[in-house]
Amino acid sequence: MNIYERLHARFGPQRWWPAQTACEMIVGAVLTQNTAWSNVEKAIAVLRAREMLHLDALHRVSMRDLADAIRASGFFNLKARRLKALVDFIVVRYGTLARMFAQDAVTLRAELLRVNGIGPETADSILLYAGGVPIFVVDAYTRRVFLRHGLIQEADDYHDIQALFMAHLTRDAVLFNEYHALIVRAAKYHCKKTAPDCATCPLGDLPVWL
DNA sequence: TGCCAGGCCGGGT
DNA sequence: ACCCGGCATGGC
Repeated sequence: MNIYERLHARFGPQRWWPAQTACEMIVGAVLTQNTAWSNVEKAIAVLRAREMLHLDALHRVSMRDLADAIRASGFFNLKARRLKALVDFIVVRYGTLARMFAQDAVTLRAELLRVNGIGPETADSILLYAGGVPIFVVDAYTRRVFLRHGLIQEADDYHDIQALFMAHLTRDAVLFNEYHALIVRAAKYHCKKTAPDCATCPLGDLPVWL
């Protein structure tokens, strides 16, 4: 059994991203930057209650009202600007999310990375979880877990790690989706809370690739 | 009570 | 090319 199969056997399908719409997913991707998901949920609940969970609403709302709505997610002034920058880009360049995702993925990724506040993880999360593009998302958990298991090096950057996964896995958006979600699931709730000493590591003692 | 959370940017060496 | 401070709330 490879790592993915072990994680899947242990934790089952995760069904990420936890969002009802593509717009909500994109909002979550920005708000969760270096932030606990529980705080992001509160901010999204406020946005929903204020009927701001739509591209056009987010496009029109003032920076101050947006910052006020997302207060609970932390860094709210910064994130209001970043969210605005992203929404403005989408509305101006493509009009709708469906039209945006019709764009070639390589081109779109480069465009997203040019938006202020959108880095590799946020861009890839949007591509994979909102767009269904088969690209592997790397985050702090992925890095920590695979470093600990000796599968990557300290010096490896985001794209090194991403390239490693993508070189060993089938290019499948459903697989990448589940795999990333399982890594987060295992790191957050198993390694950290249930078994902080890693006594019953879900990856097993001898990790096997693919 | 302090530490941390699903990053990213900008300014300094 | 690195390195680092800043950004801020809520949960444990």
